[in-house]
Amino acid sequence: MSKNLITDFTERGLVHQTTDTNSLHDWLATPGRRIYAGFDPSADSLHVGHLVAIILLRRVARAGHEPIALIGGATGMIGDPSGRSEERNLLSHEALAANITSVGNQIKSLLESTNQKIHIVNNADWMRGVGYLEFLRDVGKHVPLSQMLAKDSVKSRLEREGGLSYTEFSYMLLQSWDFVHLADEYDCCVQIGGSDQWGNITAGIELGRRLRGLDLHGITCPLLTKADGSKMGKTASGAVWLDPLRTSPYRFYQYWMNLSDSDAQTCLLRLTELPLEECESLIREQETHAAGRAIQRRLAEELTQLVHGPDGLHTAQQATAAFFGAAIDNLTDEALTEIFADVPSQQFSFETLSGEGLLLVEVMTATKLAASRSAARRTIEQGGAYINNVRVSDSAHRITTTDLAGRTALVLRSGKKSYALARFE
RNA sequence: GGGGAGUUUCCCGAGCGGUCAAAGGGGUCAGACUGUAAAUCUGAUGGCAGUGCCUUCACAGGUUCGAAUCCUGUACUCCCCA
Repeated sequence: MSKNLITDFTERGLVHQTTDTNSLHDWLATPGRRIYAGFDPSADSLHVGHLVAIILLRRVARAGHEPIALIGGATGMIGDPSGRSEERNLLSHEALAANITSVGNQIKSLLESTNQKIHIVNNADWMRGVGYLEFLRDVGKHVPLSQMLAKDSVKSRLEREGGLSYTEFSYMLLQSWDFVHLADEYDCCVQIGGSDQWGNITAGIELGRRLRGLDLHGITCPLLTKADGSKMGKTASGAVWLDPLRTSPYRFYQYWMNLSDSDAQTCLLRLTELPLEECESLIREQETHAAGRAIQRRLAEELTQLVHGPDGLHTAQQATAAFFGAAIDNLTDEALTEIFADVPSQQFSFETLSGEGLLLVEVMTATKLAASRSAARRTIEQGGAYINNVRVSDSAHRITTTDLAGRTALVLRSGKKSYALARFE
């Protein structure tokens, strides 16, 4: 990992804009440099969208530098207007405190495995004691309004109906001050972030120059988007989270498995730590041997391993093997429960199976596989319903004990990819 | 303050007294073809105990055998003139 960081980022398509490259190169030539990226504690978990920043910091570490992850405990009180079309709702102090803790833990575990020195800081720690008047005199005085107004994030919001509040407008000052503070305390001269952060980063650089005569730098990476223009990490049912309680390892794994070829290629380069040569050979393999889905599989493995560890990867792979395999038959309840741990499950009483049995439509709605009985009937009639991976085409089908895969459970499927486990006890 | 236009099912958008659960498109879901891809094609898309019943066309009333469609009032949105 002696390769220069900038070269490394560039090769992987991780660079969108940078400040003067020559001085960046020079500064980074010395190992052990400190580089920071910020994270907003706006939810209690990071999601796929944050992954790029995490990966950037990991690459920083692997290049022999020290990453600083800044958690915006102070800035989170305000809300960053960048890339936002509307004013944010303020979080309660309690919610914010909880988010800071859980996001901090996630970042820690994601960066720790680099075995490098890492720093996790919270800007509330240095902002808390700063008074308003003091801040206006020390910081605000040095920021020209014309520059603030010229930022895209501000301009676009001013042109909109809702405008933006003074509070969000001031956000930039706080982030600028963070950068200067980290330069003071940690000799951190580079800030990295998504391309939407360019305005905030350059504001910090400017402040450092005016206030201290510092030569600060910034690198932004392109925002991850899919070929169709939509945001990476968004599904119809919401964001793909890193917290296993919000998005199970299986779903997480499947998200990457389902990417289109071109999206998967970009992600392979930008989000994994596989050597460039290996990425290229995977891409070549995909071209000649598309059915293997080599890129998607490798991408899913790498990222699930990173985020959920070996155990999470194992269950995700097990579930995948069961789901996309043949009919499910003669499995013990223990095996079923373990494999389908990730999948929504629903309990029914065993008695419902006796006699006529229980309507399949009923079970499909109860497990949320279908939105209503009508929808369930439709799915069945169109050939999209499966019990234990065997298609059922009779919408009046009743489930009885003969349908069970194990002693007390069976697996329902709707369409290609949605599963649910029904247990009868 | 005055004048005009509008508010339809997830979204856009037709409808102008019965044949309207409401055209068309988008989205979504399912099927075919594939590679758990893309593109394409097909079907479905308010609910339910499914040739029927119930709830929906901003809200509240009214006219009518019958209203998303007509009238009155209320709320919100947009445009024009002051």
